[in-house]
Amino acid sequence: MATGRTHRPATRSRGIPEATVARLPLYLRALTALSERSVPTVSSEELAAAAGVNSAKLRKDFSYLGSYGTRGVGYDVEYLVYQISRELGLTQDWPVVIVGIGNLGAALANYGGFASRGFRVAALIDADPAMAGTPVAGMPVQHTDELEKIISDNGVSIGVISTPAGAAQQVCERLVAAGVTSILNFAPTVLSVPEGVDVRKVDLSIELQILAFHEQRKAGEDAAHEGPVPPVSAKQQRKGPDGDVPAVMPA
Amino acid sequence: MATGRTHRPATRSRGIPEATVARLPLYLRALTALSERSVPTVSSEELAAAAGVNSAKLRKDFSYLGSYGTRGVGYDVEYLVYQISRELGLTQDWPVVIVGIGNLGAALANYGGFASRGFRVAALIDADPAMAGTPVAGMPVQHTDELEKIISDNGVSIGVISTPAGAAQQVCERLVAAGVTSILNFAPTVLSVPEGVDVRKVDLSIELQILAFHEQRKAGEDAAHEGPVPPVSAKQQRKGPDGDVPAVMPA
DNA sequence: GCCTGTGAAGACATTCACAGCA
DNA sequence: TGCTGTGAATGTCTTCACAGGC
Repeated sequence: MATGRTHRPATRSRGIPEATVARLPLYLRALTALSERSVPTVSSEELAAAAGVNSAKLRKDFSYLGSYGTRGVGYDVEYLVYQISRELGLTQDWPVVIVGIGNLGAALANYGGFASRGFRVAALIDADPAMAGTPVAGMPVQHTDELEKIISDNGVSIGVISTPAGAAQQVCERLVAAGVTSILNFAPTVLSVPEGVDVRKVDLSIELQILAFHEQRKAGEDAAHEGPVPPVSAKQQRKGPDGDVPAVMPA
Repeated sequence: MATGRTHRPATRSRGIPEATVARLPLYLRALTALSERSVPTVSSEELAAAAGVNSAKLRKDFSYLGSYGTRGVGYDVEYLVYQISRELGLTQDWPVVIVGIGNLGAALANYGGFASRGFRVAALIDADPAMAGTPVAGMPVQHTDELEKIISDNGVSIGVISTPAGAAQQVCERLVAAGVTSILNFAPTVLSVPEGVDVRKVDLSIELQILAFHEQRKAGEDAAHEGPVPPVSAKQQRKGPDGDVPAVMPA
């Protein structure tokens, strides 16, 4: 995962549920692939399969955008690509700065998925003076001192933070002060931002931890051989010293 | 965001809601920081602030794990670190392989957050023979031919895919065939896996698109402008009851 | 008095199932 | 006939608010 909005009471962003917004990019990707293969129309069933969701959900999602399908036929691929792009705001160009050009920042700078979606990397910024001028992804790295100027000169409203955790909050504050109102944070720390600024986070290790949780559970399953059986075991009342019931068993 | 399980009908793996599981790593990170500062106990209010959630939610989350707090006092930091670690399966060692050692793979290999959480990078694998032997993060890159052997020799059950999209599904199949049952996918593609295999995905551009959606809304209540006109492609009339002029205008 | 633990209420999200239209 | 669009039902998550133990 990688998720996490900050503030913004809930949904309401104009009637489109947040969960739906989060899936639109997924649909868009699947549709773009179909478009490249010159597929003219697609049914909710097919598109849902390509996007990895179920078809009722997809239809409901699209219904929030309007009635863009044709009963008995399906959806026009090109038309839907356009509508979703517009809804997501991808028909305009979004200049983005990436702050913190380590391995991850370089990976982001090189990532093709940005440019193809309306995002333009306006600058790469790093605090290390030794990096200044070094080209990364065909673009010279600029020093943090230039941050404010870069943002205002380019009208940047979206910033990506890929610095070490310790530097993230400070970078965040400078970005916000300079006019950035949306931040994608890769640093493993919670950013605090003023009202009106959106933060989303991607934490590489959190995803692995969630997988580990499920993995652990799989490993323990042969013991009990499932079944609607003896459950509960309990209101968990393990309190006391760390003692008891170590992990493995469903308890 | 970046999220997304595959299959697993729904939810609740043992009584702990999926949404709660996804937050445990967050709490763990906050608690670890407190632990390093030798803070002995913490209230739900304080910990919630540090983790960026609200306190009722945090208490509810913890209540699924058991009764680990003390009324009138709060939670014992060390004890809670242990309990959450155990719940997540981090008290054991998880060997992990990373397939696809480009910028992103290298960033992952160098990422300190793994080792400190019970994940051990067992091998770095890449399809490019020219990379074989090259050290990345102090570890030689191995060729894809070795994939099956590496997995079985190391008892790897978690794989990370950071290859280009085109290679991901095939890599995924080889991982699964070799015994991997949890996959973290960074490639922008939907993986299909057999029942029993968990997939989580992180898509860098999806997060940006979600930010763009909200950003667009902030900037534009000026409604009618929008230069580009719908791409031809379809004469498709947007029909619909109220069906015209969907997006842009808030109703 | 203070802070946890938790029923109950409410908000949100997903899924079902079918009416309605091409 | 086939597939969309959508109310209604169901399921999940969050928040409230307060009982209960320290």
